Amino acid sequence: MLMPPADAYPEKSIVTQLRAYLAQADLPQDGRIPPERDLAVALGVSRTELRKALDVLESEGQLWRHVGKGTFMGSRPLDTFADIAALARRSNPAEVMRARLVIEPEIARAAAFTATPAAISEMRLCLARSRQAETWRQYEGWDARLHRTIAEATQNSLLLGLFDTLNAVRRAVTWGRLRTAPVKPLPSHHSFTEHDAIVDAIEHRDMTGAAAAMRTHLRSVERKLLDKQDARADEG
Amino acid sequence: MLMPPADAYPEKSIVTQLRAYLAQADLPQDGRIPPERDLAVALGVSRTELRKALDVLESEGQLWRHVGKGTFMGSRPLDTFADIAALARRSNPAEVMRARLVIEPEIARAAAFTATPAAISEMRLCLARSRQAETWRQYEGWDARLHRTIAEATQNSLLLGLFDTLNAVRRAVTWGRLRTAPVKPLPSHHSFTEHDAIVDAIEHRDMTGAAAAMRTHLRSVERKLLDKQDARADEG
DNA sequence: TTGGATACCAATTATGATTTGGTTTATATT
DNA sequence: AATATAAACCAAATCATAATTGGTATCCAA
Repeated sequence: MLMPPADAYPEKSIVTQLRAYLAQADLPQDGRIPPERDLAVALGVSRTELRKALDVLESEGQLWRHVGKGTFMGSRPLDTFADIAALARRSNPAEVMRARLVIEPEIARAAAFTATPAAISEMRLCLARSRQAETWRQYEGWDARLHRTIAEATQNSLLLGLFDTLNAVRRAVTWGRLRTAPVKPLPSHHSFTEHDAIVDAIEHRDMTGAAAAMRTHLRSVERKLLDKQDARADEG
Repeated sequence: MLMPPADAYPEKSIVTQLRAYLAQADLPQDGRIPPERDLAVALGVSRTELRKALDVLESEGQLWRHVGKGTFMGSRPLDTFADIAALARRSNPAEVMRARLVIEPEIARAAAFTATPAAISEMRLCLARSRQAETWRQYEGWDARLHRTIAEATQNSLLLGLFDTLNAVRRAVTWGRLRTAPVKPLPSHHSFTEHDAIVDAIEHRDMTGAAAAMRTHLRSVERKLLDKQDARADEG
């Protein structure tokens, strides 16, 4: 059997050339390779031929391309694992509660270290407003804002994002409980003093105390949640 | 008792005037009200006075403001950005490291309570494989799997989801690292013994010890990260 | 028929000007 | 002296526009 002439598989040689280039060139962190137009010039081939070679490498799964973005080595990044709906479907109220107990005390601890006076003022505002709430709906609004203000006080956008994700799942999870509680929070509502303790600790830069107070609060919420007598799905 | 003159409490009258305007004007769907500069002209007051009135309404929780966005009626919507890419764009390596220090020790603590023998076996496997790694890429693979196995061991799908989100952001964030480290992890690599300590504590159901060991490990990784001599951004 | 250059398209990114809430400063005004 | 006003400035966010980039179609030449 005769060997084919050297240029019988021109695309093959270009693929080889391209592989050599990609192995030699040090790519940026995201694995992006030069745009097709530039790369064609650099390799001394037409864009059409280069694209054929890129097609081969893409079919091999060695790179991925997207209009407007560019061409990248490696495998295409999986899109948004943080699908709230999917998470909520797999999860349940007990898990949410346990996750809160894992995450939020540590967020409170971090907040005690980084909280600004302005953030603490906002926390105080939330405390006052939640006490004045005329309906559970209003109360829950100020309660949610308090907890988020604490997360913001960490000054860490990633922690805040994780907190928001946790919160979104919490809202999405079906609690299967009815809102049969009294029409408005009573002054004796356990959360009031517990919230106060959390903010006090943060204000005094007491990291351990803040974490402990938050844990106590969430445990209290958890108890109410599991208590069949008080079927209200309290949000803490 | 005499009535005070009409302008004795100018801020009060402006608040009233503002309330009337907001009640009368039909606001757009998002509840946005005109910019302060325009509204001041429309109401015939100075911007300073208008802002005082807006402060009152804001403290009442009837509106919220944000620089660059505008002023809106109602309560501030909590922007849940579960989008990995968006999170990564706003974050940075330091934030990621701090977030890991907040989250992962508590995950290790929870895992010490819930881990099954099978999960612990898998952790041991990861330890062994990571020691046998011939390249940093291989090592990182087993390292990542170890940390995820610990998160799985909590048997909490929500915690696992949050861990995955954190991990995705970590990978997406630009580290700007230099791969100047040796071609493969040395036997003396600090992570080996630290990983061992974590798994040992989990196996002995030592919750406090697991959290402490994880914290020690991540602090060590953090140190390496900030060390200019060893610019390799170790992944733990 | 094949390959190459060109132009065009839609998705994306980059850029610069503009808007907006927040703050400071100088100047009247009382 | 105290207060209000106007103006300027700042940083965050938005908007509008241009420039990139992978994908596709067209025309021309070999």
